[in-house]
Amino acid sequence: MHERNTKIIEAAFRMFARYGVKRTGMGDIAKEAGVARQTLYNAFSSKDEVLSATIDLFTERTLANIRAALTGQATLEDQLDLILDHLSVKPYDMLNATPNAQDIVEGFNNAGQVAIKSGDRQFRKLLSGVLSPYAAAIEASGYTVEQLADFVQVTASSSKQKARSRKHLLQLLRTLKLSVLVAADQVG
Amino acid sequence: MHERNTKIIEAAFRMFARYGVKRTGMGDIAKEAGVARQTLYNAFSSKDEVLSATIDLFTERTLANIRAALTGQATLEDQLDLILDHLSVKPYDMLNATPNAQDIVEGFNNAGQVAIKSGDRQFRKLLSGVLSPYAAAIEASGYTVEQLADFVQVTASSSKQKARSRKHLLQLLRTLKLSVLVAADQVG
DNA sequence: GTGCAAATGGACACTTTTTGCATATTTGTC
DNA sequence: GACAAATATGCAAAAAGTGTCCATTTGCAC
Repeated sequence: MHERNTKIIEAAFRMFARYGVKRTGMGDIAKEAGVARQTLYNAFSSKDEVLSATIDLFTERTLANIRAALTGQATLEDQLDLILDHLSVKPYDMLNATPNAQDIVEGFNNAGQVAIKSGDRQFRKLLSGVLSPYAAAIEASGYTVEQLADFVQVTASSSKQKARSRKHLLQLLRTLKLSVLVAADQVG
Repeated sequence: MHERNTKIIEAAFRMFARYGVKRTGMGDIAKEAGVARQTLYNAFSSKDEVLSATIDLFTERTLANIRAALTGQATLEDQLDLILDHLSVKPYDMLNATPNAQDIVEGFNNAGQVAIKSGDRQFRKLLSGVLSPYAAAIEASGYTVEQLADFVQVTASSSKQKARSRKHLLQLLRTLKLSVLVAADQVG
């Protein structure tokens, strides 16, 4: 990835977070990136592409953060704590740090949804890897590993949107974690 | 003032504070107020009028707050502390509580400027009233009461925009206050 | 119920903004 | 100087916002 593109995406990220996607124009992004509008179009052919790239970068970084933090976490519970924190709590906090939490998403169109779905797939894959050592117990519980990974990804993702408060989110995630530990027969 | 209008103006205020005037549309305001767009136009004939009314309401409330707090403040210094706090520090804090401090003002047009000037006049009048008991000393210093009131209003207003930090603002206002106390021969 | 005023939703013409692109010029690097 | 990237400028098409008109619905007084 070009350094220039990264700079642009990070500028876009800041603007999206501040005003929401709908209220942010290509001119705004270019200005924030300290770059001519035309340079922006040299790098990305449309606003949709900027949005996709922004989501992709965010996904990549979140995945990298999770992978980095995951090394050295021995127990499944610790691993889950970490993943759910990065996947749900941190995004929740970041969104709610802006006054316009929900506005950010209001401009998500097809391109944005596709990028998000791609990220979701990657998260599920990572989760499957984490759960696979416990495949025997999980399958004995009646799931497949993929089903459980899917459940965790979907639930963690939707929880951060539906939670009525930060406390509520943490409670939802605790419950989610417990249900995984039970399925994997790892209840402490 | 109709209750409906107040509701609309308060909604407009929130939106202006959040996104800035330029990025806020009549539809946004109507939605935030929980009212049909047409109802908005029944109440105000244009966005300019909404902006003016919003500034006016803010001015009124600030004045009312100052007047309410002013009763019982004996010394000129206490009165000035209070006035400068409401006139400069509180607006500063409010603006800087949003991530888009300067964006709010970027959409101020003629209508907005007129409303602000009207507010400035009212503040000067109030300041004249506060200073008038010390007219003798002030005039002995070579000012008129009105000149000094004007100076305080202009300085307090511009300080909150030009201050490089909150600390800096407070320092500027301390200096301003002292200069008034000196002129009024009320240095403790 | 009827009557009346306010609120609403929809459609509309108009204006402004934004988009995406094409093209010419400038800048920086080798 | 040569070449690529960045920029400035101009433009048509699309989108969004503004302000208005009008028909319908809602709410409230009588």
